[in-house]
Amino acid sequence: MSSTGFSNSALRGLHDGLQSIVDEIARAGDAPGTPRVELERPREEAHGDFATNAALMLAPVLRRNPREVAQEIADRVGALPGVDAVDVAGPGFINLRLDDSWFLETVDAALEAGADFGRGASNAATSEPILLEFVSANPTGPLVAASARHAAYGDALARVLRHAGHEVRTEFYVNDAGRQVDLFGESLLARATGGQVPEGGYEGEYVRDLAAELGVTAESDPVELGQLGVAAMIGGMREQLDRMHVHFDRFQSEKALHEAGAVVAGIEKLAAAGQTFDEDGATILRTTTWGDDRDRAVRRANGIPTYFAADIAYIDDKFARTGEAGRLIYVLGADHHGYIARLKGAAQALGHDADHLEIVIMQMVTLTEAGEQKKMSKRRGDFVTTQELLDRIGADAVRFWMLERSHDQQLEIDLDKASEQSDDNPVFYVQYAHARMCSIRRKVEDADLAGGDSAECSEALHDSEKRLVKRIAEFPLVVADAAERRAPHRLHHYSRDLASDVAKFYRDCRVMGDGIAPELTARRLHLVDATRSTLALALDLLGVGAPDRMERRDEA
RNA sequence: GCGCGCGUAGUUCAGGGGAUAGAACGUCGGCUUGCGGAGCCGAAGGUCGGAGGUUCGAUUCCUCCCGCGCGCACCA
Repeated sequence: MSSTGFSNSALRGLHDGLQSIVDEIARAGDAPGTPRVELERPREEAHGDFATNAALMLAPVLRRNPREVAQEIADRVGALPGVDAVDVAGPGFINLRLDDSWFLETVDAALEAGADFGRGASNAATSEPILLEFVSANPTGPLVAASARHAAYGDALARVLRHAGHEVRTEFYVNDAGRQVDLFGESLLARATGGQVPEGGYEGEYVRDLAAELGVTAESDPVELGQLGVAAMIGGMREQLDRMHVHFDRFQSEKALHEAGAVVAGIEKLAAAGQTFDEDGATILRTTTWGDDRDRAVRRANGIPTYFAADIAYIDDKFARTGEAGRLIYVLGADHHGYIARLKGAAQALGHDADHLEIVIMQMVTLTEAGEQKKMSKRRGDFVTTQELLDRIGADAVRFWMLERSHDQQLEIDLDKASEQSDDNPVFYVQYAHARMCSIRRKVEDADLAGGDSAECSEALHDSEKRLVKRIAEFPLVVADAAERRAPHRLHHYSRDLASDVAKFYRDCRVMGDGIAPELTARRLHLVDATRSTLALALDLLGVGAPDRMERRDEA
């Protein structure tokens, strides 16, 4: 039995208890197997604190009526610790109502776990060494706004995967080799000397600015300029990534792979393994063997390795560093989906397990301004940069915004709204909830009211307290889910839901002051602390700050 | 043409084999004694692109169609 992601959570005990009951009933009924049951929050709060589909899953394997099976499970679930009431509803749902002790224990558990709450929540008992590559933007221009999405996503995914128990290293692949670099150098020269930008070259305004900065003259060597230009662009990218608090463990230079002989070695390795053939003097890799549409050139007829050959060398290098048990994750743009088959093919041709090479395709970011969609062309120099986005709305808002949607969904950003409404960005709502929790603790301490004994508190929990606790209890599940599905946006939504629960708690439950007994203050302060800690964790996994206090918003 | 992704509220999108499909923004109507109102409560708004199929049950899985986006180099 693999219990999914309940670590550090009082939900785990409940789930384990439920699962053993189901297992026993399955065994007693000579069922061919036992289903893995789920515990979830019912849509309707009136249905209970948690619900399970156990009977709906178990009934088919027992070939019995779901309601009847539900009743049998329900009769036994009632005896589990923490369960206050059980009832069967609808087609066979089992709704659970938990007692106050369960809620209080859940708060304590979250508080005790602190920054480790939900850690190791992945159900993959085997923690994998993961090498996560993202952004890898072409260094022939500044970081465009779309790359900010890759940066926010990749970095958040790394954080989530680490929290879920994996060992993650992040990499940025620098395409600092090949014709595009020479073209960049030639473009710099042309822009500086009033010449014609070459076919396929770079025309953006930034090219002119950079040429001036580099002091380009008619005598400059375009090849050298290309290298200098790339170095400058990488420097600028790192600056912006830094502002976003995105740091890579490694920047892997493509040029370095060539210079180390790894690219040629890779081609020879494939040739020796009989994976290539010759065509008009070029060397072609049989990627179709592994499901690719067509075979791919790795060395041109003129003897120069292709870009793909460097990719291959890089794959081999990555596996050498992670070991064969490692997992390579690539975050690529939607315009790269054609790479999936060839990269996996290359991995297999090299003798690696293609299942350990995983590609996440990030859909496009579309930017609109004044009701018009912005064109995003790096070659023409027509684009919005990450720098501009950061200047307009700041790192926290950019990251939170970019992580609102699933990676397989296109993301639309209205630049006018993004700047005008930066104050209304949902990130502030969440940060405010965190700051408010901090503020309450400060107030209680200032008033010297923190000395009560919560164990002495006999007041029943308010629904708004329970709601908050249930949300906290779900956190480990959300982390596990986000990690397994490579979906950090789930934490974005979680943080907003938690903040919303905070607002309701704040409305309904006073922590201190008139008529609030010291024991109740203590009990609620526990919850405030656990909430603050969980909120801070969720924000941290998104790479967003959790301030102790917010700047007071000015009256308009 | 082939391939990949996506069609869910006015808009931008969550969700996902099961109980009345959710949020934000926008619209409309309410809420001042108090720990910070960047808030709270309510209303209107949906044949989950269309047609079949699998299933006790499909918005979710499968097939086809339509629409949108993106790819199909001995470029990088």
